[in-house]
Amino acid sequence: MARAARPGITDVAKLAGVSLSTVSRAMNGNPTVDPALAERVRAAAAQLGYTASPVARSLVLGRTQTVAVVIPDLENPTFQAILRGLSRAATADGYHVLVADSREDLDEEHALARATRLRTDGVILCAPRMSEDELAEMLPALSPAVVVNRGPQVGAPVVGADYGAGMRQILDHLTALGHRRLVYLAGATRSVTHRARQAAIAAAVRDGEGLEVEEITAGVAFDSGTAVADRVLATGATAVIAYNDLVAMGLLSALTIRRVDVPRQLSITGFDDIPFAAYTSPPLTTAAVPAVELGEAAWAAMHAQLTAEEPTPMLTLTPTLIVRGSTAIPHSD
Amino acid sequence: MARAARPGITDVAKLAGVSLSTVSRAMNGNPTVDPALAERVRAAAAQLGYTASPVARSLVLGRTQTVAVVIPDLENPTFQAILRGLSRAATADGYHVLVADSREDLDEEHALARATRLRTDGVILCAPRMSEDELAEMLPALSPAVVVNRGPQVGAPVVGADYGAGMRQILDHLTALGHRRLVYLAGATRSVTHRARQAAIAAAVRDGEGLEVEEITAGVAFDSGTAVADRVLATGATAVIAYNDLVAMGLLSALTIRRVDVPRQLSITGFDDIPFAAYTSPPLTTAAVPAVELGEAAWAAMHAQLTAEEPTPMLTLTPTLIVRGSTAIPHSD
DNA sequence: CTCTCCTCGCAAAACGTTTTCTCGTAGTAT
DNA sequence: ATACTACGAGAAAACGTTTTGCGAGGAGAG
Repeated sequence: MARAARPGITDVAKLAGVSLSTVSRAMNGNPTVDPALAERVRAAAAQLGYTASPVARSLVLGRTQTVAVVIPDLENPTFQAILRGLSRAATADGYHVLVADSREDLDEEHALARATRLRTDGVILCAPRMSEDELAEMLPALSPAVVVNRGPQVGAPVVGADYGAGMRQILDHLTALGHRRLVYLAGATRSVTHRARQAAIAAAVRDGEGLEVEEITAGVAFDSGTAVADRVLATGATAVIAYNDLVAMGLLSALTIRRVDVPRQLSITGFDDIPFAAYTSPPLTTAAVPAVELGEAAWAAMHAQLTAEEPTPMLTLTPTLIVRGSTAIPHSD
Repeated sequence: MARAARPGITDVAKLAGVSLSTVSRAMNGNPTVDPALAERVRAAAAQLGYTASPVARSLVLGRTQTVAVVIPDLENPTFQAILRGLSRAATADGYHVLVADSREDLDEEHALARATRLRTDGVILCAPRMSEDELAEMLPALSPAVVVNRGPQVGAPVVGADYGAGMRQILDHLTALGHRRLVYLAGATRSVTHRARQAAIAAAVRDGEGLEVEEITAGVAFDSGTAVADRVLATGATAVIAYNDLVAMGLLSALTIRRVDVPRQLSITGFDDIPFAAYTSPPLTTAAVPAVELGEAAWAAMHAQLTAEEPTPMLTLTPTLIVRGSTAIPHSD
């Protein structure tokens, strides 16, 4: 029978000929331990291949060095980028990341947030689908928490992108080109990011002379874009603002099949600047949401709470307009 | 001073008027406890909002209900898909997933695997970059572990895609179309998946009459494809087999700029069938690697080990050829 | 009426650490 | 030489559960 059990702190203590308290102190760099002794302990630990059990450590310390990220859909490129930025930033600070995919299910989102919080030091809610009220009610139990891409919240720092500003840039770009009749392909109509876009459009219509924007409810996925192609064409608009790049790409694909010339007959803009937005033909003009930076900022906000620094109340990153080939001066029939 | 502390098992015991052992038994569905009493305990727990501390539970039970996934690059669509399939399958079985991005760094990969294993019940190594020897040496310490997309291993079940079979399908497709002079754009030249492709090519060249395949080392990213465009054209080949979809898309993009007609002048194939492979123009002919299923299979293999079922020694999924618009009969000058 | 089995309470050990408290010893100052 | 200080290290408590052993009480069966 070989001893398969992982060595414990007592084994190290025995080998080094000291008490187990001393081992703990030595391993944690406690300065009250004699350097020579500490070295002897470390040598013994190394010889045994000892590493303190994180679980036992977590129990007594009350912290797990782990945070949870709850995401509505792991398939969404934006969430993937947020997760990537978050994960790498957290790892750099010596933290681990628990990822939970709620699959757009509200109950699941609730359950996952609660469940993961119990085994972590905090949870980052990524664009939570739950209502404002539910969120406000749940937040205290989750604290410390960080909310990404939602409106201002009480009880948790919020980091997000300014979708209104992004939309304004798109509108400015389009109107500067000379477009007056636009279509807005709405996506998640209950989301805050949709309302921000809508408000920006409303403001532009109010201020701009002769600007018309027709709203068509599409969806958030590629297929949503292909599905509304004919309706879009029927409007006679010269440019269409898609809810996001996926929808824009879907629309673009459907229009290519219909032999509609983009951008000469119709300009199209996306939103997000997902990895492949640059590689469509024509490449997509879009408002780039700094998703990776969003993830990093979310981690920074969480880290600040965990280390009891002054909390970041709210941080908003501004998307940048990226003009590519899918927009141009409107055609003059 | 409000009591902010989470209720403990003793609080529930006190409220329900039973001993703390009974609470534990009741909460864990131990059949030796009277159903009525169990219900009373559960009611008390619900009233207090009690949930057993997973950390304390993990310590005594010796399991965390969590597994770790170590991934070389969270930006890679294939790994994202594997993570997604894995995460959802694990969640369905009541497990949590710790994700670690090694950023293609070998030392980091080692460190992360070891570190995450300590706080989880097992680790899934996703296409580990470390050498065969290092892997074999590390695996015992990680057990239970699952390896994804590597050659057969001792000490851990392996799930993976049959890249050789995928390559054979591509070659068959291309030769059936009439192509004889091909270029293979090699990617990660040290990887097992590369060698599998190479072997399939070598076999085809040996068997096929008049088949020539020139190998050019490119890379694994979009830019690698754009970079070798001129060299590819200089070969005079009629079809090019890219290492993966990313490289194929990069090449396609560069060729479009050079006004090379794909597929009429040059056929291109990818590998993986990443989400956007269907949306390039022309859409990409590729060998679809069932990445989500790979993730699910990896979880199944892990779950089997955790529940002491008969372990899955090795599972190989076969890619399916997806013929789209980027391949055609070679042009006859 | 007694025997037995079932249910439950109680107490305590165990999981593997960190941390507080306490004590012994060595060094320093008088 | 003695007393006081300071420092290093050991013993024990604590973290919040699960689990085991044992005993008590009640109910049902013979």
